Formats: sequence, structure tokens, C-alpha cells
Amino acid sequence: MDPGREAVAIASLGEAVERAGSKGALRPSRRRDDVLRAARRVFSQKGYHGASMRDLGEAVGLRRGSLYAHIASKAELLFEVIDAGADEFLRALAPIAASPRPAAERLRQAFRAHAEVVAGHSEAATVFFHEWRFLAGEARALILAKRDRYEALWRSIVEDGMAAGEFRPGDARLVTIWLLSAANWLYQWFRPDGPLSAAAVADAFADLALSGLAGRGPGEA
Amino acid sequence: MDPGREAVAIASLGEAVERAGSKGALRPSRRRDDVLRAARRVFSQKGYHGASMRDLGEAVGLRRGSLYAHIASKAELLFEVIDAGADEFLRALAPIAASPRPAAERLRQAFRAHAEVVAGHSEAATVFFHEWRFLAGEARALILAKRDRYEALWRSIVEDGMAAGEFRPGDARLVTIWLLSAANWLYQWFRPDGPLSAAAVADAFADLALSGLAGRGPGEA
DNA sequence: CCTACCGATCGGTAGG
DNA sequence: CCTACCGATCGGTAGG
Repeated sequence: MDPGREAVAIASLGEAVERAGSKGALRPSRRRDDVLRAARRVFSQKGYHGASMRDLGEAVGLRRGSLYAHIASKAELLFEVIDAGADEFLRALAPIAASPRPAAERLRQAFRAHAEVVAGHSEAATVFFHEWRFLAGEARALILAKRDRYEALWRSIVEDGMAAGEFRPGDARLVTIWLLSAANWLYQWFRPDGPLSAAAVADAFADLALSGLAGRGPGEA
Repeated sequence: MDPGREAVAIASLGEAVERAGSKGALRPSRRRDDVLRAARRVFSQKGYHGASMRDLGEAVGLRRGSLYAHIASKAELLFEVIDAGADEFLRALAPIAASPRPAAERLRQAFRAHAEVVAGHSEAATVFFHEWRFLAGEARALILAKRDRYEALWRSIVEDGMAAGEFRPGDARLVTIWLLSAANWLYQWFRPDGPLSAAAVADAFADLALSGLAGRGPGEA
């Protein structure tokens, strides 16, 4: 809650949020958190354009117009939901990518971290993947930069593994997309109340990615 | 264009399309194809709820109201775009899944078929994955049934491979989701004008899926 | 936080 | 009579 850092964050969001700043809409509050939570849920269910401000108002118990005492715009809500989701993924992966452990072990940890974020923040993950393209200007650029940073963290694990001879050589970028596909797709089907835990799915995916469908399992090496 | 088959198809779509049938809106025409093509493009770019009938009209060179001489509703357009996309995927995979070839070979063919459908029908694929949840009633059930059939075709290859000892034993359902994740995610990043062809990406994914990141490549077996 | 509005636009339909 | 389309407008709702 350092006001200096917050001012920097506000300045980076461009015109819409600056207007909000001048109105004080960005000031944190319990009500504001309620609105963000409602946005996460309603956007994930109906999509950004399919969700109306009335929907959000009903979800939080306010009239449509009253929401604007807490936020600057519908677009600002979309950015905040997506940005918070992106931060969850980055925060979970950063220490794993920077660790000195073998690449295969870090790959397993990366799958676990990713699966646990999806399991714990499925609404934000859905909004991230489905609605980021409706962001405009700086908000969009900021989110795409975080997405690229996240992919670069995964790629660094792949490149380390190839350099160390742990992984067979190949197109690190393509291999990274291949690995991330399985991780990213989780938001489409994984349910915390399903038969498998996030960690179990992550471990299964890591085993498959490392050993392959026609290879030996990790216990048979 | 057998009118009997068309009547069955109409009946299966529920009330909205039956209304269309009674007005003749479902009768094929060049103009109707133009509208469907425009819907595919505009829905893929703006999303279903973000695209207005005015957008569709502009894309096809008609006023908004004139579209209703050719279609019954915006919802009907969404269904038809998604259904045609689903049929492309099913039509490409069905003969591969039914083939008597080894499972590993069929898996490679499945990746190729899927990647080529994504490459050739990227707009329909995007609309399929992002907008199917905005379908209602029977239209939604029909699409989910096709999605399940497609997944079952992939799973049959996995099960055959495990039964034949080509693939190591495991949870066929989870392995299928893992394989399909890489295939499905293609619509997010694959571009036909990129450095790799759809077939090249498919082959790389098949090699990785079969041999794994830490295993030997197909030429080193 | 509300009611009461704005300029505009929504999906869909009217008569001709 | 048909098709393919027009300009205008329906009742409601959008973000603000």
C-alpha cells in the first residue's frame, strides 16, 4: 500500500485509469474488492461483452450506476482481473525458474505451480485466456508483456535442460509452447472437486512430457 | 441438399431454427454463405457478444436489417459457425481413428489432421473454443456431443496403443487430454504464414508426445 | 449510494 | 407473384 508505488502503477495504465485516479476510484476499499470479485466471477461466466454493469451490480448488491463510485470503467475492471491473474502465475513460477535444481525437477515444479494457480484461481484464469484480447492500448501491452515473461521463464527451464544434456536438443521455443499447451489448457477442464488433485495432474503431465507416451515411466528408468 | 435430411437437421435445432425454417431462412443461398463467412470472421475477432449485427452487415455489404432475410437470429449464426467447425475436425479424424494402422502412426496422423484443420479454419476454431458456451439448449448439447465424440476418437487411439503395448499403460482419459491440449492450443498461436508448416508442427508434437523431452528422438530409436 | 438521465447502440422487425 | 433489399423504427440496454 505504498502510495508512491501505486502512483506509478496508475500512471502506467493510461487515460482511463488516470481519470479513475483523479476521482479516487482506484483507492482500495472493501467495496472495491467486492466489485473486483464480482467482476472475476461474472466475466468468467458470461464473458466481458456478455456481462453488463447491471450483472455486476446485482452480483455485488448495488445499482448499476453506483459501481462507478468504486471503479472508473468496465475496461478497468477487466484489466485488474486479468492483471491480478497474471501476477499469480508469475509469482508462483519465478522462484522455480531461478532455482539451481536440475531442469527436469524444475519442470515438474513448474507444472505443479501452474496447476495450483489454475485450481485456486480458475475464474481469473478463464478471464485471462478468453478476454485479454478485449484490452486496449497500454493495458493490453502490459498484459502481453507479462504473458511473454511467463513463457520466457518456462523457456529458460527448457533451454537449461537442453544445455545440460537433460533434455534432447530441439527448438526450445516450440518445445516450450508444447509444454505450456498442456498447462494452459487445464483451465478448460480441471475441476478442484474432480477425481485428481492439481498436484496429481501436474505430476502426470510432467512424467508424460519427460518420458513420452512410448517411453518408460519415471519409476522404470 | 436432400430436403428430407435438411428437415431432420432443422428439427434438431429447436425453436429458433424452426422459426427460421418456416420463414425459409435456412434455405441455402450464396448470400447466406456470405453471411456465414462474415459471422465466422467477425465472431472470431470480436467475440459473439462483442460483435453486433451491424458489424456483420458491414462485413457482408448489407444493412443490419437485411441480414434477417437470410438468417433467423444471431444465435443461429453462432451455432452454424461452430457446428461447421466441429464437422471439419470430426471429418478429418474419423478415418484415422478407424484405420488398422499402429497407434503411434495414427497418433501422428491425428496431430497432422488436427493441425491442418486449425491452419485452414482458424476462425471457426477460435469461435468454437471461445464462444460455444454462449450456445443455449439443444444447440449447445449438440456441439458438446460432437466435442465428446472427437475426444473419444483420440482416446480410442490411446487405448489401442496401450492395449497393443505400443504405449505405456496409464489413465487413457488423462493421457488423451494431455495430447489434445497441445492440439487444441494451436488455435491460440499457430499462423499459416509463420516459420513452421502445420505438418511440421504436428510431426514435432507427435515426436515429443511419443518419445518425451528426456527420451530419444524418433531417428535415434 | 440512489434516481434520473445523456448519446449511442443493442438485436430484431415493421411496411413497402 | 418472387427475391433481395431499403429506410425507419420497435422496446430495451449500453457505458457513463
